[in-house]
Amino acid sequence: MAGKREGGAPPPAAAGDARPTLKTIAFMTGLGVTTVSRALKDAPDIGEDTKRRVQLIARQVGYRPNRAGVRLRTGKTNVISLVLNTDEQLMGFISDIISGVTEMLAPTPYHLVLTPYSSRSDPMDPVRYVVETRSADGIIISQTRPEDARVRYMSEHGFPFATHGRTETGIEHPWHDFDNVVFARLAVERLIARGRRRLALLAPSPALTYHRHMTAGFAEGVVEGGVTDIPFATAWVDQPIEEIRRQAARLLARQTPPDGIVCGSGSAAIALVNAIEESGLRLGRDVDVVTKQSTQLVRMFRRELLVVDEDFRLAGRELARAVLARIDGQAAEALQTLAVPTAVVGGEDEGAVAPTQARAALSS
Amino acid sequence: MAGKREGGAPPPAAAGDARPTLKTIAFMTGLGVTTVSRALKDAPDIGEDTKRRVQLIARQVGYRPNRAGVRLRTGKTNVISLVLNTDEQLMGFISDIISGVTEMLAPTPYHLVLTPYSSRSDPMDPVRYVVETRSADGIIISQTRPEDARVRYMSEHGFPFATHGRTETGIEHPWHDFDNVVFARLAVERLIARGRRRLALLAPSPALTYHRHMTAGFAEGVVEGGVTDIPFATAWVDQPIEEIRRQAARLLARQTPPDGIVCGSGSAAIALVNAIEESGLRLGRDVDVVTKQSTQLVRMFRRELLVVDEDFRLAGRELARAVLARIDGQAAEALQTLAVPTAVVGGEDEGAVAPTQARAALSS
DNA sequence: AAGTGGAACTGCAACGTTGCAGGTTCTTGT
DNA sequence: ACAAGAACCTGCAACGTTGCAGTTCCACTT
Repeated sequence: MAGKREGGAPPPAAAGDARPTLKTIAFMTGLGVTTVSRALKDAPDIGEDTKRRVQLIARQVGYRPNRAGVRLRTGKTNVISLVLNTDEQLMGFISDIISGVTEMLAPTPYHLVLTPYSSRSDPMDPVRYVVETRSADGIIISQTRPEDARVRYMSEHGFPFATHGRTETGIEHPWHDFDNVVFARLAVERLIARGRRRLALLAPSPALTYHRHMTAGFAEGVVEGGVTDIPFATAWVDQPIEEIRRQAARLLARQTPPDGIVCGSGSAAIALVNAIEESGLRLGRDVDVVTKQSTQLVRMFRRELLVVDEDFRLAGRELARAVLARIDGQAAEALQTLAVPTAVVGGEDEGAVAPTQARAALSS
Repeated sequence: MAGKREGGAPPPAAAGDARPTLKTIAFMTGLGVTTVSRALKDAPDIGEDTKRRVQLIARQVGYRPNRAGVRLRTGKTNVISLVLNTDEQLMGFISDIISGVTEMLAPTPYHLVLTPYSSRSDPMDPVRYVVETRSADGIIISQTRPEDARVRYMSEHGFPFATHGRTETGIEHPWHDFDNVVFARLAVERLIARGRRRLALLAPSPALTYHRHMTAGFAEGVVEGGVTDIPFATAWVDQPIEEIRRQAARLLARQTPPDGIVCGSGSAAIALVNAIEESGLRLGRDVDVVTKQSTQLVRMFRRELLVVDEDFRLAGRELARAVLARIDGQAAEALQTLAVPTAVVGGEDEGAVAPTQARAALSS
């Protein structure tokens, strides 16, 4: 078994600083390059002690497979691409997702590549680029639309991906989403419980899937509670903060302004409150606002704000988990998770425990 | 004169969906692979019309060099690694830097890879990993320390990098920094102009280089203005927000509390204001706070806050520009930029124009 | 003694690219 | 007419890895 053998090749470079390759280990062990390769991946046709010997030496010399070599040979990139719009920054939003994703990727050989696009260009471009050049093994996208062309494209090309937000394409794909129907219902119920009767909703852009969820939940709550829906369809949470402030000011100057507002994002809520106070109204007395928050800072802004926590870090983790599983060949249907909010924090039950989110698996 | 020549190789794969390589173009043009390669990089020993012909076809078929091939052959990765600490998120901080970096990289062939580390592990690990495995052409790091081991390491290994923040290693390296000396001086001057006489500073952790800058600027201002320095060395802006609030509450409960505070970060300022208001004091009447802000949201939080804008997006752009130039072989000394704040916004000159930052080149 | 079968190991080729060291024409000078 | 040189183009080899198709050797069967 494995007698020492002087290979024909000369010692691969001096002991220098060149990092070890399979060839180096092959030379050190007196084995062939192929054997070393197979021994390192624990192939069944390599002797047990040979494997141990090779693995020991590999560890000793700090061998790490050359990514370019693997990639060229196998096509496997060990890269996840996070595609995101970099010109609108929804506060800590992006960084939390990134944290979650990297946390999940840390113990794997995967790297995270950021693939940005600007609103001025086609959101499809970065996706097409990654798929065409096969520069990643999987993609994560956000800001999904009901008929999302990117989802269709990746799906048709059999490219693994996960989305932050659902679609209505009819395509089964991995996603993670926050339950905005429940959020809006909880928010409306809480406002009603606090005696509010004229409610408005500051929703996301109608182009995005979750616009529908939030407006549906809001509408349900309003109907069941028998209160008035004050239309506020001129502003969306993804608009510039100044614009939101202007629109909110106009809303509050109407003859019948709302006395309760449901708001889809923390930063929008800050603009909202600014407008409220400039209109001479007082938050918590004249108007209540329920908003989503992804950081405790929103609540620090005004103690009177009623908040529902959305955990983007969790989203990042779930999305990473989903793409990896998808790359691994798991069924898309099993990779869909929904974060369901359970309570509104602030207001009367101030003493109550701050609840966080539950995680539920759905089969769409 | 490029006569048509039927090469020995068979048509490389069917017309299928395989993406074109040099071989594909070589077959189409009837040229050799080497010629095509050289023609695409505009080498001098290739005929003008051949070059045009090759480039035309390459564009037609949407040729893109295979990154793994190039990387394996040349060692060039076309990757910039952004090394960051992912468990403390200073608001939009990170995402703004990322936006700036990606903006700068967009027109280049470079990809951005995020290389995270947690506070629990050695900050040196990710840097060592990237350098050892040569998985990027350049590195960007932040949170520099006076004697930064990472800077020393990369410098010794001749690895291109740029840092967000300076060091006191004596090593000439590319950096971008915000002038915290000037910031603190401006802040103190403004507080004095508003009649404040007992000033405190909420600075960054003493481990970081810019702690020295900020405390130095603060001290200068205090001495020149002949006012009192109220020591507040128990809290740093990079502590958890709740901890800052606690420490600030204690500060304000002292026999001689400050009537003016200079704060090194927007989110810390929010905690500060919370503590101020809970102590029964009023911002702008009993105490003034000057803080850095990287997003307009801080100012929306309390109109009474006095702010100095710090543009992290600019920082991202500068850092990217610096690493790229460094990779390109430019001297480190020429790649050092300082963003100097020019004014404090808010308070009496409310009507004045909000100034942004100037960019100055320094030779350390 | 010849044949079979399995365990353990091997070299070759290829992924796409580029540096290198030639080639092959054609033009120019003598 | 012929050497020298310019202008263009080319194979080959190698970067590090792995799939494939062997090869070697030994134990065991017939």
